[in-house]
Amino acid sequence: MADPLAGSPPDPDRPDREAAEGQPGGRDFIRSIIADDNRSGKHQGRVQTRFPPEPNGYLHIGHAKSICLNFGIAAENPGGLCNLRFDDTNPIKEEEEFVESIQRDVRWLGFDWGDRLFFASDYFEQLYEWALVLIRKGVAYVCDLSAEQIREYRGTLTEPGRNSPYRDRTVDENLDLLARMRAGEFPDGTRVLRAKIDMASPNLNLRDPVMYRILHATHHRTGDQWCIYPTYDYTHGQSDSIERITHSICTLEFENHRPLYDWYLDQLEIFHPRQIEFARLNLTYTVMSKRRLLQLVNDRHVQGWDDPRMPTLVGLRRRGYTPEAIRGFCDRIGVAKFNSTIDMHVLENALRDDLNRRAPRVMAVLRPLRVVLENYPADLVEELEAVNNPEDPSAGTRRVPMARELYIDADDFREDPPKKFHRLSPGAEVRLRYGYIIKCERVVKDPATGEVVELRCSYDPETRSGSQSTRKVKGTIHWVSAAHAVPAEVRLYDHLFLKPDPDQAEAGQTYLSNLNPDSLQVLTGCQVEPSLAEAAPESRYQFERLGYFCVDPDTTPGRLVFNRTVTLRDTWAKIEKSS
RNA sequence: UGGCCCCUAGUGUAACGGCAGCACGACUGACUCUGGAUCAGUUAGUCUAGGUUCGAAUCCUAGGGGGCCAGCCA
Repeated sequence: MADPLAGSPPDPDRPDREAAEGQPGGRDFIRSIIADDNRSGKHQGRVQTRFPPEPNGYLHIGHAKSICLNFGIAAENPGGLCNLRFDDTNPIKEEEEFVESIQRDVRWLGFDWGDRLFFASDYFEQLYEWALVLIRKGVAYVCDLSAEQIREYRGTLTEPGRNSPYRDRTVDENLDLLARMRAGEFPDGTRVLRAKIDMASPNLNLRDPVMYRILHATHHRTGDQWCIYPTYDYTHGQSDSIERITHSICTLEFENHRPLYDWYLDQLEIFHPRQIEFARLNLTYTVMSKRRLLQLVNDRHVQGWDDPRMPTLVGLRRRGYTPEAIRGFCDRIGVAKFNSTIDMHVLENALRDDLNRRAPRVMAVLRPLRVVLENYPADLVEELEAVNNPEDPSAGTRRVPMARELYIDADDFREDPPKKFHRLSPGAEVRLRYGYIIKCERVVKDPATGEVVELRCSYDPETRSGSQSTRKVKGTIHWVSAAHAVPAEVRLYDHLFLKPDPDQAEAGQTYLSNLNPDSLQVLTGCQVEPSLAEAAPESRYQFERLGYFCVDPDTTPGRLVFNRTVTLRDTWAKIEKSS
């Protein structure tokens, strides 16, 4: 079966709210700034953004917010462009694997950077030339202080720093030393190149920040060509400048660095992008920092970067999330400078919205309970017509086989039903979805354990779906034919953490103490309708009344494995819980 | 005990000195062969105190609360 919900590019006709609201500023403060710049002709109407990840880990839902913002803004503006640039200035942490996974993930999300794939490492030579310029201007110097000494000289948040004894070296001496640093004459950590700004600045980033450090490490792209590497702070602003980025959008923690980026750009007298900071995404019941995600993977709290419980894009993808749902979520949460935390249910509802419209419906029984229809002919098999998607008539119908022996979900039977329970119980009636009304006549129990093992029921032949029958019953349940159903494994997921804020841990404990021990529940012996036998990995379905499920890549020809992506909204669960 | 930034219904987010709005949630009800979806309705807010102004969520001052910064990480 073909994947009915493969990722597709963003709909170019997607109405952007700017038009919808008739607002000149539009939608969020960043778009307002850009609209203002367009009106004033600041960049002759040119809009160019960039998404600048470091290739040292997998992308997560927080990155998706940034990707949707940067690529989204480019798409909304005539001629707008968004570059993909890897900020690969630290060879020790970066790997080709991540360069590839990041590109896969951005593409999967539905965005395209055309021929504008860039690497900060492509600018190493230019950055070096600019370092020479700054030395010649007398605003950069080689410093022989150790890392520890530099820290001491930097001062503290409340006390000014002290000038390095190497601060007043001559231009020639600095030029010579930097050349020799580059030539590999000095061991790691023995010297750095620093900007000469202000050791008393209240902004610590301006206290003679390091521009280059000696690192005899092999870079994933430049190999052993360099043994000195520019710091991120010395690289980022100029990389944006080289790419003629008009609006350099980044997260709040870089706000304090903006004066430094401005300083480099002004000293160098090169194109000056405007940096705008926004609040990064926080989500309840999960963690988002690369450090923690890495720890969850390395310490085997999850099964890998693509574990369906992870907030990584590969994890969400394997869980069954669609690119459209993630984009819809990013649209919905807005962009601001307030440090907020979004409820996980907002993400889940964005998913339900998308899947509801598009996911084909099927029937599947997670915890099978055998039902025998005593008055149904033993050799009869009927083909019942079932609607594939009530939200989308063009999805058509399919045939579902029905016979004397069925499975229903154990949850749909209660021997001693609570009030308002509209499902099966001794003597009660329900409708089988697309089939007949049945009545529970008798309960068969295991004499040893007392466990209910089978229901003996009767069916009313006059009540077949589509017939003239006017009989109504309160409940409709899903089912499969025992003889035709296909066995499957189903993996149920819950929040990775027990608390909305996993950092809210007991004294002496870390966020790891809040890990949810039941975040994964594996159900074997599930029974799904036969149309699912050939379902392809990643294809997504609604199991009626249960939720959305997708085929896990662990699926092999003889073994179907589904992930529960998200449950349906469950009003009954709410009623039962509150009483 | 320094500097920068932030604070609007439960959660997010608009309102650019002029009617505090939207989304999601929650709660009602309608409809329903998915206790789904859909539809209708209800709920609830400008951190505090001063000031400027005809008029303040918006500007100013002070206070409160929160975030970031002392990597040769990004």
